[in-house]
Amino acid sequence: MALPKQYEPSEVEARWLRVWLENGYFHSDESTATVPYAITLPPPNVTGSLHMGHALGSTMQDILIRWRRMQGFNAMWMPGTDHASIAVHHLLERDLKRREGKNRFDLGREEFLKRAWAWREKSGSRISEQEKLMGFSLDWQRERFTMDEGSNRAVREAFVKLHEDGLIFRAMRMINWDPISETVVSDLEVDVVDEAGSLWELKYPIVGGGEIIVATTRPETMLGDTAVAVHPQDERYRELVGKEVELPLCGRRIPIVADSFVDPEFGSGAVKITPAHDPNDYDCSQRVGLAVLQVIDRTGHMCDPSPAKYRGLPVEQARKAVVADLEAGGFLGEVKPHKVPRGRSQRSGAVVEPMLMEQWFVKAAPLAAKAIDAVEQGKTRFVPEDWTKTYMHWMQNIRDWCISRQLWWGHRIPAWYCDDCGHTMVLREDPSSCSGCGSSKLRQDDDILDTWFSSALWPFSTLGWPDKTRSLATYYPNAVLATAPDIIFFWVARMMMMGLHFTGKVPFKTVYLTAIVTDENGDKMSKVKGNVIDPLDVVFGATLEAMLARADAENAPEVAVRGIKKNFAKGVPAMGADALRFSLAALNTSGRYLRLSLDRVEGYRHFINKLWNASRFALMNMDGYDAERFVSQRASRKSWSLADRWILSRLQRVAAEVDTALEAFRFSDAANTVYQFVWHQLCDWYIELAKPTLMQGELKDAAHTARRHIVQGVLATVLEQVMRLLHPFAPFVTEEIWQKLPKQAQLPESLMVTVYPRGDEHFTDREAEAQMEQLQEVAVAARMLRSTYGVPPAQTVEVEVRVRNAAVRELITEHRALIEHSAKLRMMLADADTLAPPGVAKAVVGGDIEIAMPLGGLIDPVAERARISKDLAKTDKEISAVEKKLGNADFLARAPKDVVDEQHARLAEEQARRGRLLEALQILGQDGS
RNA sequence: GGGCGGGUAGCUCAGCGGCAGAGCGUCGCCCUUACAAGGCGGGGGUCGCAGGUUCGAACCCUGCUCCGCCCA
Repeated sequence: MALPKQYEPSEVEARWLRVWLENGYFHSDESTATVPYAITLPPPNVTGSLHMGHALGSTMQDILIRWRRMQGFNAMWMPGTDHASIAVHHLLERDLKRREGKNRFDLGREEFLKRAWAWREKSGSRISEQEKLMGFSLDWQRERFTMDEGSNRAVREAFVKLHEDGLIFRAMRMINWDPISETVVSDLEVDVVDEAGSLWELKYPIVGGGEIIVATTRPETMLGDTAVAVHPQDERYRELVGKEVELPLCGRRIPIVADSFVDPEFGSGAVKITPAHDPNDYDCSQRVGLAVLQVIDRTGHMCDPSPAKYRGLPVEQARKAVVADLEAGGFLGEVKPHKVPRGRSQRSGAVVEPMLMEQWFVKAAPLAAKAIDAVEQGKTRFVPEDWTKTYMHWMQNIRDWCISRQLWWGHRIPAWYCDDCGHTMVLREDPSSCSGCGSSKLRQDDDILDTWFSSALWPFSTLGWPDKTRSLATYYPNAVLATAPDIIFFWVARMMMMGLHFTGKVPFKTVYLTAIVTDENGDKMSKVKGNVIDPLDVVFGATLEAMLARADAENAPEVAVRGIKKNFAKGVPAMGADALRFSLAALNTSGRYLRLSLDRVEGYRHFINKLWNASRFALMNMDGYDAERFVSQRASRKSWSLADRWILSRLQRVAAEVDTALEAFRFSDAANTVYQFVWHQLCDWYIELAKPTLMQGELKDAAHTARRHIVQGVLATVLEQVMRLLHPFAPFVTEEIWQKLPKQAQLPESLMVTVYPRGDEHFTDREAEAQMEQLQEVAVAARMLRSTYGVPPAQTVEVEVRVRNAAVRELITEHRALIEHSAKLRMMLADADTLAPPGVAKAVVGGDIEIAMPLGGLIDPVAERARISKDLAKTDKEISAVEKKLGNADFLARAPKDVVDEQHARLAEEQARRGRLLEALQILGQDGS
């Protein structure tokens, strides 16, 4: 049962993953009688690969799921992917262009879809495979896709029902047009950033003489101008309202109108109105009654009503041409640099063109009202709760959601138009004739739905909705949805709206929002910056060469390559899935960002190795141990040492703290609590103290044999429980170790399905903890003296220990071996009244205990005096602070009694300590130095 | 313009009324047979600034300041 000296994650991880999958441990059955606990994984994009944000969110979900499963819940974690229309279009169209020089329209809808499905069959499972490698215990038998049969049916039903309810409608509105993808995108998919641009002044000649100056950041749109607007109260222009201007380059006349949306302070106070290409201008045109002229087409080129000269030019070129021509004609005024807010499509990066088009919309306000209510009533809560405000603010200011897309890969809108009578039908089943006129000349709407429409249904569509399935009854509402805060609007808000509308219930009871993972400098990871840490590189390791080769295959820009060379000069060392998972948990505090650095992950890899070696040590010393016998006698704690009682008691406290932390989603507290315990209590103290008993070659006598058996049992018990506690965080290494630990026969075959510890009051022992702490302080003080005076670690040194308090003296006497072992001492308990001779180094522990280490010539009296004086100064400071408190009548009168008592006790201790330190100084004085 | 969050050790962050903490880094000593991916020990702080509340403030309140994010 011995373990290798160093932990090798890759072999262990692959082996246990196989076993878990083969045994179906990840599967949850709705017929199980235990209480359900369900989480739906926010479906990653099918074109994507696992990035650090996924790794973080999913690790937290897996911790919850594994923890609840071990607590006996019927834990179900639903996997799947979404179809990502725009991303798939990009991927395929890029490839199509490179290989065949064609675009999607050359290929045709049917052939394009055929290729999309072929792509998804071949490559669409990549991210799921990566999730497995991380050890995520998703219920793979339930894996779903947003374009599978069930999801298609749910989408169809939802669309038709919302249409019947009057919550989906088709209308002509100003929308965001992505000219690269050639589709509309929703408001949420546009990032508005201020970019450096210019403000051009254009001079429009007034019919009948004079000119009016308008300012614009987009001169090319003047080709579509249908008016000039001024503020009605603006004295400068009052007389011009009602007149017309001669629109340069176009040979058209357009009116000067008054509308109060114009800001008289901005520019000249007069603005050109281009209703077809600006939302404000469109609104104005509706109020005032102006023509709408579309001069930019779906591909971002100037089109028909604009003069022939500019037709077919892309917007940027048209701008240059228009400006040049205006200047030549004397129509150009001042040109100033100006920050221009510019909307860019999140997917394609294209500058989004506002366009007036007929599209399908979800009427969001009535849905939002229910979603607001549910949160106000506490049916769903946010953790951390700050995010409630963000959610509420968005919901309260919600705008209609544009859901149609001019793409092919997705759910086609179930609307049919009759060519004969113009009737529109929205139906669950495909129609064969028009319900208005009976004609069979029907045309289905060409557009598909926003991918997020199907995602919004995901928490219940994956459970069989619209059917009333047993799965739905069992797992809905989900317990938790965990995701990053930048997804609140895309997923959380829309899932809430749809869930409430269609099921009458919230989709999940808690929304847990993780931090956003950044690099160690706090910069968001981005492929362009070349600072992306790929989670699987961290798991398996990657050379710089491999990373650069991958960047090359993805056609990464030069900046990215430079970034990779700079950030990963030595590549990424292999850490193993457990170390990465544990790091993410330990670093995931309630802050908004998680700065991930490979150094930190390396630190936690060391922890995994520490755990491994502690277990290795235990297993090397388990000969003769009988788990059944130990466990049957365990509860009595008969003949247990102080250390035995202490470590078991500490373990219970740790288990209770982990339980509390996980209940509150405080993952870092949970991880760090166990880390502290394993490293600084179990390894630093218990195992060190166990060595004399465990490792003496031959058993001396029956008493030693019995003692050794208890130590073996305690160590095995603690490790076994630690493996359970850590299993949700680091599933692989804990399973590997757990399998090898000696334990009772009737335990389950896998750690995954054991019972999670909660802390057992029977084994808590406050007295043992307090006593142990006191002994540790003595040992640490002695070590400090050794270290200060450079006593070689191998040398046993004699010390005198004087204790004034009889109970403490007794404790130390009884456990002298413990102190002697841990600080390598030979200890003499001196009479309390004898003053230690000169030439000793001294330390005072608490108020009662003095340690004197006779070091003869080694002592430097000056340094020793300085050290003790410093200690004394600190003590004096404490005393005066406490005296000040206790001298305050208000404090005595108003502070709670236990706080006052505590201060009294503290004062007594500090004063006693002061006495010891003064004595020490006095004795130093006798050295004559 | 509106909103949200943050400023605590060199770095990253906990703590959110009662003795300022952790990890990493740093310094010194040690290859002690579980682990040098280790052990032992040390140093390191005007808790952003200014007021206020309180017996008591890193923590609560107000203002200021700097940084970040979201929405328009």
